[in-house]
Amino acid sequence: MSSPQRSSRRSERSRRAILDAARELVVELGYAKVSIEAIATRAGVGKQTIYRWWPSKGAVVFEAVRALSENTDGELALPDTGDLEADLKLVLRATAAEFADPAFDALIRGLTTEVAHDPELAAAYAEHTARLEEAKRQRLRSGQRAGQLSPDADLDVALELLYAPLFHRWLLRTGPLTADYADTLVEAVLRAFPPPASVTAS
Amino acid sequence: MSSPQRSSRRSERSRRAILDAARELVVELGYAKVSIEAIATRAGVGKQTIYRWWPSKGAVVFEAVRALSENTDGELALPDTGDLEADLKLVLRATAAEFADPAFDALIRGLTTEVAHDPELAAAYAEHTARLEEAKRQRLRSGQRAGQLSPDADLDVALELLYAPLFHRWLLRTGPLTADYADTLVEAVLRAFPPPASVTAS
Amino acid sequence: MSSPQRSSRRSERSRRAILDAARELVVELGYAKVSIEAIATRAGVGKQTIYRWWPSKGAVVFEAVRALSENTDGELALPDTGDLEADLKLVLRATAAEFADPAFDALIRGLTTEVAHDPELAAAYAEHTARLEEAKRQRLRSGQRAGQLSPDADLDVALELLYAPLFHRWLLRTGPLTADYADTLVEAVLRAFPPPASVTAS
Amino acid sequence: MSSPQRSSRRSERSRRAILDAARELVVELGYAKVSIEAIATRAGVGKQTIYRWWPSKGAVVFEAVRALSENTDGELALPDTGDLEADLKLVLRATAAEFADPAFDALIRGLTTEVAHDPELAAAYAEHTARLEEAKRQRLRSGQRAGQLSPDADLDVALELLYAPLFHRWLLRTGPLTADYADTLVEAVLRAFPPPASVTAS
DNA sequence: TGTTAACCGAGACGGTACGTCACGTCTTCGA
DNA sequence: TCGAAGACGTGACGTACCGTCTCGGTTAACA
Repeated sequence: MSSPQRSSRRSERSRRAILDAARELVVELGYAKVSIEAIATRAGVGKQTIYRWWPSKGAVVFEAVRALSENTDGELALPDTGDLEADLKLVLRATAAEFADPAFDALIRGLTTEVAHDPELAAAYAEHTARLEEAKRQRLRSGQRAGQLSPDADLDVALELLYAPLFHRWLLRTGPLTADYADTLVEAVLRAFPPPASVTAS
Repeated sequence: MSSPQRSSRRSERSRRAILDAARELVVELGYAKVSIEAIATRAGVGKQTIYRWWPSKGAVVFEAVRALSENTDGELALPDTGDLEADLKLVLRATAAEFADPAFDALIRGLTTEVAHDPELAAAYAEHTARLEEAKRQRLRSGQRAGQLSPDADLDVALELLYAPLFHRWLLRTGPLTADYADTLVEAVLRAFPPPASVTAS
Repeated sequence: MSSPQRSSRRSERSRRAILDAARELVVELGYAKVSIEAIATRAGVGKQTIYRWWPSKGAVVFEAVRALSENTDGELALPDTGDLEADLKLVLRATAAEFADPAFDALIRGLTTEVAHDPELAAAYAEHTARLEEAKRQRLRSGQRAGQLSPDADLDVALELLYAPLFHRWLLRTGPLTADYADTLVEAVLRAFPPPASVTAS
Repeated sequence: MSSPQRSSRRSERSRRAILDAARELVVELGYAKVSIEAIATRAGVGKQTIYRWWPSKGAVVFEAVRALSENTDGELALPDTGDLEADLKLVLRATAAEFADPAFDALIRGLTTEVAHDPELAAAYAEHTARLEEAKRQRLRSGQRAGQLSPDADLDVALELLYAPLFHRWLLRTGPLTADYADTLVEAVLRAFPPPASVTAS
């Protein structure tokens, strides 16, 4: 509806070539070894065409990553089978699997460290992940309504407890990202925010 | 007795000057804008003297950071007042405060992102943090013995659940690092690994 | 019409600044102590701009020297008063005087030793001196026609006999480069290639 | 009688190793690419041992070259068969042949350009060649006495006329150094300084 | 014959310059 | 008239050597 507006003059062909080249090069060489010049050369584009539309290498790679996830765009609802524990395990296992994919790793690792240093890029990144975060919160709220999670739970904290350990292990490579580990995290967090003892349980 | 061995020929004066210069420059300019040349110039040292002893900028900054913490060397035991919750809150609040210190932030942020990209540096970093990790585990074990933590708790996972959310908020600046937040994390993790119901609690 | 063609993109301003800086620095410091970096700095130019267009310091200095002599470009005819001996003495005395000029000495000495080591540069140098060599041969030929030089004389050898001793004295500083010395050489070479005894001389 | 005196402490073994290494490296790599460090390494010697005894790379190579010619030491008399022209041709042909030897070329070319830039080295070089020069002058004097050369000839100029063209061709590679060329030079110089018409020649 | 000082190898040191790479800006030219 | 092509000034890279300066370990003169 709105986003592909951009400038009327802008060459869509060049834009795609740049994003593709950026993504490929990051996967091939790792984020740090990719230069704007290399992206321009690979894309068959002048350097100025990159500088005209993006402020930094991080911004290009960020958009390249976002372009990937825009295919799976509309449907951001997480699975809701009624079993919160099962659903969360599914999601967290999927996240762990994503981190294990070398191509995804190269892209997202470079982007993450860039985000850690560049507040402006961090803002764009936050905006990008906001919808996904909200979807996760929704699933937790649904679990609260179903009596599977404490109604007092701070959902942001709960999400951080689920995601941050995975992220930490991945970023610093301090441990394996197995399905078991994902399950362990989900179980621990659910224990941390237990629903009130049910009256009907007698 | 052992660690200050190094090479007999090495100039301790130059080594200190380099580490000091590196630390100062990272705090002043931020990790990314510090160059080996600038470190060498500030330290009054030839570039080769840096390249001779360190493989990368990351390694220099890493050692500069380590040199800082080597003052508080021997005593790595965490507080153990008998109250696990209070002790953990103390430690986690201190960690949060550390992250809030701009000088520490600049140093450790650059180092962290470097560690994320350089497995060799990661290994050195892991070795450096191993003792602290073990001290934390010891405190949890002590809590288990005191009946304040589940004897079945996976202590590594417990530690990750305590530390990783703090780390994640700090690195990506996704939320404030308050004492309250530290307390919240401690409470959640203790709930996640509750001791068995005591018979004497009647 | 042709020579200032070069690349359409090339900055003439930078080119001139580089050649001027090179010439000045060689005269000030001597060829050996001049560095590409110093030329670039003096010229207010990036090092890459030098490396882009010249393969070596020698090539830069060579072009700087050539640029000097391109002012006195078109007229390469040597004096031809009809008196070969007088004309040659004039030329050789001028050459000796040139060698005695400190600025010329510094430039040409460095260039000469570079030419001695770099065959590629030597080729460029040979091409540059070819026209002057030909002009000298022409003057000798004119002398032969005038009956002032043996018609059988190998003109290249004659030129070498005139020029090489001067060059040798200059390069290795084995003797003074006086006008008398120039005259002595001319007289000796003319004796070495005497015209046939004139029939009209009786 | 005197030269192997040196310092009592000096290691003759190191001295020889350094001169040999220097000579080998110049032949292998060319003068310009040889460094003091490489000589020290090849010789299995500390850098300081070189700097202790020689002021410059040029001085080392100079002594290496001199050490070569010290084998053929005592006998510096040139051939004197009574036929000046034949004797000079022999000598000049030998000189041309020497220049054509690649090992000699590499050594002497580097040394020559160094001499051209370093007056102190030039003095040492001049001293070294003085005896040979004198021997050449002696042969010319002998030729004068034998009525094969003008008694008024300036012998230094005559020698320069013989040697300089060869040297010039060799240094700048402007022509072939053939036996014919050597002969041509000798003949020309003898024509330039003819003996007085003999009264007995009628 | 034992002492001791110069010389030795080794190589770290503060430096300078190398030649290359990439930065981000600016200019030219062809489609 | 836009964009590819790429030259420009800048600055950092990591390497090679410079000439100086310790280090211990021989080693040879002399006490």
